[in-house]
Amino acid sequence: MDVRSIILGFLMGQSMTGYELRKFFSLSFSFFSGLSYGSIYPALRKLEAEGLISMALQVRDASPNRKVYTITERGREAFLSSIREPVPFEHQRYNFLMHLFFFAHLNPGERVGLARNHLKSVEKVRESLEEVAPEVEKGADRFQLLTFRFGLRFFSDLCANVEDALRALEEDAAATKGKEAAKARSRT
Amino acid sequence: MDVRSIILGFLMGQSMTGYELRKFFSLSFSFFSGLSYGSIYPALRKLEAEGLISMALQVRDASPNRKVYTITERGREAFLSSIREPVPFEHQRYNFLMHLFFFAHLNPGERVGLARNHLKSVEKVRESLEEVAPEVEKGADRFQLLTFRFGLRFFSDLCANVEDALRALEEDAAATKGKEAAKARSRT
DNA sequence: TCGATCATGTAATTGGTTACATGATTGC
DNA sequence: GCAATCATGTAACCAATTACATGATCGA
Repeated sequence: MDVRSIILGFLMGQSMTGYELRKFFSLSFSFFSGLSYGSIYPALRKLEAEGLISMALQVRDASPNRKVYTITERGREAFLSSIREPVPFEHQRYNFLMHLFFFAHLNPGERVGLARNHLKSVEKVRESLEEVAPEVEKGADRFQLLTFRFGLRFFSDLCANVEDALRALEEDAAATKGKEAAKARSRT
Repeated sequence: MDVRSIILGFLMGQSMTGYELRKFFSLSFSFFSGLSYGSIYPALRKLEAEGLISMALQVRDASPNRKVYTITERGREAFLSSIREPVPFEHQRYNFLMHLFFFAHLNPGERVGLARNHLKSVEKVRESLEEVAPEVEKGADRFQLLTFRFGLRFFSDLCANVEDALRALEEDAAATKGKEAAKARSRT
């Protein structure tokens, strides 16, 4: 699902400006990446040129002008046909796994450090997700709730997975240390 | 971690051709996307130009010539410093969740259909992962094993998550049907 | 007065993918 | 004889991000 369909999806519910779209998106989809203006504004222009959305300029003398976009009938059709498309799983790179794959080239301390660090960053995402939960759930329908809970569980699972990997690396490091200590003792 | 570091990582273990790199990658990282020649070959040229790898042309009269790449000392240093970089979690879009978010616009049957379909495609990935397990684990070191098991668990968790979402959608659909049946009865 | 928020946009860059182009060898 | 595998590469395209550019208003 690309920016275009996401924009159409939000406009199915209500008319909005590009600025508002971005806010909505960052909140609702805070467990994936946000959308930047650099992709939203060009997409809005294109969608308008294609007649899938229409624009109404709101001139205001106090605040900056706004361009309020509304989905058209053709836009609704386009959105519905895009959301009905099958959703194959698209695997994407997970950076930490790439690193882990090559961990043989690091020493035990470095491995544990990187894994711990990564765990923290995953936990941070989960926590921030839990933080915004009340606000997200306020305006959410049944399926948006389902989506959000899916996201929460996804991150809980991921944390547990990283934790276990970290534990394995820690045991490894402890064993190495133990061996070194034994070696040191045998030298005396 | 981009193509460059991945290539360097593989060449840390042994010298290889671009063709072999791709095979190695698709096998080892079959749970993320593969790498295409369109990204490997240009990367190899660039790495060579930068002196991080060196090339030896293997002329063979029977089979096509091969360009065997070997990592240089500078390449080893570059790889080590790249793998030591902290690995923040980068959230990426998960298409099915985007769809689920907008499921209110579909009817119950369509929702269940899409979810079921998606579950199948995730299960297929998990199964194919389990299939290649013996081959992957054969040549794998401790950390590559850890990586692989991480991947397996990631997909098991994901399947369970999708299954639960599907179950919720199915109950929903059943309830809707029930209501409609009741309505139909009340009309007679 | 200073930072946050509102509001819109462009240009350069990134990091790839897909399709195209070529051609020999090996096994069934 | 035909498909799969070995082997290398380019060109066009894609979908986004980052950084830049601008400027007003509002609250502490």
